Amino acid sequence: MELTALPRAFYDRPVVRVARELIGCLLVRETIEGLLVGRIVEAEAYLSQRDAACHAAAGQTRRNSSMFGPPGHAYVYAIHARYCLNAVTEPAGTPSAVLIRAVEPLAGLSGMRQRRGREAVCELARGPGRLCEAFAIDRQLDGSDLTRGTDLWIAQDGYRLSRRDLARSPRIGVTSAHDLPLRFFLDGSRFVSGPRKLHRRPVR
DNA sequence: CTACCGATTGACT
DNA sequence: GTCAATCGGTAGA
Repeated sequence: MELTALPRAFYDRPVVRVARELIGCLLVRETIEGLLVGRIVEAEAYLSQRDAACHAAAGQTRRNSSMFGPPGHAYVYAIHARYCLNAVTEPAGTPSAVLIRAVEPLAGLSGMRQRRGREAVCELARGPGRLCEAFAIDRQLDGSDLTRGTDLWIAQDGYRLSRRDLARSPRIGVTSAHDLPLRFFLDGSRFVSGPRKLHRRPVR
């Protein structure tokens, strides 16, 4: 498995493009008990200050300051007593990010099972909060550099998904800007979050 | 300091 | 399908 971290240039591009291309990439986490690896099957774009659903829309605070920094760093925030992982995109000063919503677990499943208290592979990293619990991600990793290939990073292996397998829908859970189709996911994947009807491409 | 609130989850009808 | 627990972040007194 090729696990070289994606370069800064990958993240230094329009956030929607990065979100789309992150589907199929590998999320990698170094822990004491070994490497955790999962294939990203669902992600959402948050578009800077013109997007009401983006945490940066109301301006910079201590919580969201990572999003205002350079691309290729993690933005980890707490919500409802969970954590969620984002990859910061676009040049510094453009506070946009991609929320990693779900991965298909590939390696390090025993540690994930232990932290999640669940056996079923589907239940380990389906949803942004579950994913962070399985991968031992918390606010300590906020702002960490995803391009160094230590602690936490994203890699691209030989896997290529066909255009037909990449689906797009409105974002899940947001209370504003419901209409924007900024959620990308692997069509039909069992490892995607949300109700079952959102596991497939919406009919058009 | 108090008073909300949410890019969630899991338990339950 | 519905619903409430959860708690850090934020704003405001």
